[in-house]
Amino acid sequence: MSAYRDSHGKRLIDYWRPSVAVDTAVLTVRDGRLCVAVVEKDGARRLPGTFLHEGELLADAVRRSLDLKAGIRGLAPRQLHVFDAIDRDDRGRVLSIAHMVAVPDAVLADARLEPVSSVKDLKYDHDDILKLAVDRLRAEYREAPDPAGLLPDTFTLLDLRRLHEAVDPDGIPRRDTFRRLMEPKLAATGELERGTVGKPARLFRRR
Amino acid sequence: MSAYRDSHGKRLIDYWRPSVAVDTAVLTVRDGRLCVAVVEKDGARRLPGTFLHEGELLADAVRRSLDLKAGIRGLAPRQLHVFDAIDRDDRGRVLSIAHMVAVPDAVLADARLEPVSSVKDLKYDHDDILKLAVDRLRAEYREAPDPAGLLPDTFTLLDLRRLHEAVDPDGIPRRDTFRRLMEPKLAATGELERGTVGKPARLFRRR
DNA sequence: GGAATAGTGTCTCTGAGACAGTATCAT
DNA sequence: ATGATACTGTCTCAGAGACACTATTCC
Repeated sequence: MSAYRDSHGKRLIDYWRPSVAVDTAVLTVRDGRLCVAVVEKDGARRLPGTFLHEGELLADAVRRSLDLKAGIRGLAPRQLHVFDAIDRDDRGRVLSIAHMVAVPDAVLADARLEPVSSVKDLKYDHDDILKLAVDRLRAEYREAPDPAGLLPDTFTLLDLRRLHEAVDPDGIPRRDTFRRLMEPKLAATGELERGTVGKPARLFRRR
Repeated sequence: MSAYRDSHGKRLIDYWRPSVAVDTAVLTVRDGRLCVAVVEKDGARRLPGTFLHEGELLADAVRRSLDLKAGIRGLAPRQLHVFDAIDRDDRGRVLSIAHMVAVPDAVLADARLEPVSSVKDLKYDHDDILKLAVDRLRAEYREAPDPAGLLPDTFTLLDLRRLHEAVDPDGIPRRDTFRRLMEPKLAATGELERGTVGKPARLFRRR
């Protein structure tokens, strides 16, 4: 069963082993709505995922699956939870190590996106993974301005506010309170937005 | 490699599979100090753990390992993180799904306990698991009175304060502030502590 | 009464929230 | 000038923290 033996030929790891998959909720904001990348396979909708290969790190497996299935690259996926229900996969015992990552809209040009507010009936326990991912992203956006870097290099406070509103429509303070919370956590560029009506807004950068 | 085949004999899951272990930081407070249960095996100190068996849930594997190695029962372990470094175990590729659980001191009568402030040089990456577990426990104790239920059924506010101080010596407010934060989250029993010097303290219960 | 511990009235400080004002642009 | 949008001065309110005072027991 195991390939590992010590110098006397004694088996060191002689245990049953489960298949291990990584499944990832890839989140973005498009048209003011929080969306998730969904793949269709054998008539069922699910999150992109793959099985862990030999000699591969979990984060690398996640990147491989996303590159393969959606042409996405250069991400920093984060672990959420291990789903281990005995019958979660009808092909046998499969542990799913759920991950999440958030990326700018443009990166997902070719992917199939669905608004998280209306996604349901994903295969396996992928609805649960999505819920964990959204909760985590919202918690992060409550703490800091655009922690996932979804905005371009420079942006106005209105841009930032609209983004945060898309991530979590509730639980966002008023315009002035929002600015007072976020501005100390941003870097001012000293430049102004141009070509807009009204007083031009200052441009900020992440720190 | 795989035992799973469909009705036509086609292999459904034909992947390399890693060994999967669960390792658990069992925390408690003894003599006013936060401690962790440590086991010694082949001359190395480590957290209690085991390999996942066929048809077994992760939480059940955790309970089995603790029952076996320390006689501990009836716990509700929680997942922390999957450690997946390629060379973390010199016997081969082993994923470790780190867990934590906190239990009353008395339950660990037979276990070997070490204060977390001085524990180091545990085998594998168990120092990292312990750090995650302690951070998690401290975060929980900042939010609620004795969330892990380490105190007996009824207790005074001083008992509670001493416990929270043991879990996290820093970041604990003054006596009166502590009470104002905790009292709304407790249930009053209407009874008083007896046989102590000074004004008798009210007894509370968790909710 | 005195020592020891429990409990509280109240002041201050800080920060979130809300409102209404002022500032600066395009047209 | 006018309308539109960005920005801010300031009031209020709530909660954390600190201090000093009162309360109740044992000796």
